[in-house]
Amino acid sequence: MRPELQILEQYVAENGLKRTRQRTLIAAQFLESGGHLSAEDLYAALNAAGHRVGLATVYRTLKMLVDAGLAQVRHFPDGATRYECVYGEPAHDHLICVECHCIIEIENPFLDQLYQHAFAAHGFVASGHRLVITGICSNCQAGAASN
Amino acid sequence: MRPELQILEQYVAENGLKRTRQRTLIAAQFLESGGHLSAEDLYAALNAAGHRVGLATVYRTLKMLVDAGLAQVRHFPDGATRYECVYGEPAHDHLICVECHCIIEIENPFLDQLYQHAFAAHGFVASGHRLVITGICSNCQAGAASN
DNA sequence: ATCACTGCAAAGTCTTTGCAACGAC
DNA sequence: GTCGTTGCAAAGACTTTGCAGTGAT
Repeated sequence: MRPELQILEQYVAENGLKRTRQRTLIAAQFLESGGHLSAEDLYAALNAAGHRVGLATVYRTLKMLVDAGLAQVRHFPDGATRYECVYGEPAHDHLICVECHCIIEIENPFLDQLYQHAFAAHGFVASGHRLVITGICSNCQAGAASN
Repeated sequence: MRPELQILEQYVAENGLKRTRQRTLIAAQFLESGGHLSAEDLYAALNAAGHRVGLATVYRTLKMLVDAGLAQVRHFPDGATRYECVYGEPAHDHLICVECHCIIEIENPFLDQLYQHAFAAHGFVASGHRLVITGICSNCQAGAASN
């Protein structure tokens, strides 16, 4: 079993919650897909797979995953809200292609310097961040050449 | 007159639009406040100042300002949508204090390197970005010490 | 048996749109 | 006078909540 699911079971147990079919399904699907999903996406994926769950339950479960420290909410520049896996993941940022809307994860080697800069310039003690870079992915550059 | 308002007039003229009381009011208030306002904020500010405008008009005008290149939409991590002045502004990023929710603008000296890194690592040609750093501002650090 | 969970539908928020009256040109 | 604009209210997208029935322990 995925270590994330164990964490979830522990969270459920410790909080007097219950281990239900829906929660397991939603969590499994979410983890499986690697995050970057909206509630609607998850709902569609589950129902397409023949698993009947209500949209409200998806929302509720995602919120629970956030509380359990397994997921995080992300508001993307297009205004969409997506959830992302955070368990054991190194902090990372996102490249978003304006052509195909794909999302690429990227590590930011300048983070520490950036945080230090924020402190040096404004006395701001950084604890987290969110970076999205928009542009054209390598695929779409290739595609554009042949269009 | 603010150069931004001239740009707006030019945009309006060039597109067969009309120069109305509401547009001028909304744009003036928006520019005055330096951006970082939600539509609702602007609406409230205008009505508090005794200027009667409809909320829908605020939304419509903000959209127009974006088209005119004077404003940009920002989706902040708390899920709020705010508009920001962009005319003649150097590209900048944001520090957001999790205590007092103040927003500090900051320049990012690592941008070029970051863009180059995105290209080197993923062949991604960056055209823009959005960075928000969360943490505690200097004021709140001081405040926390005395609480 | 208890008490949390689910699904649905209703209610909320935020934003956009339709429409008749209005105002700029 | 024409045609874009406004304000309102209705409609939409997305998310949350109330409630009665269901299911885990």
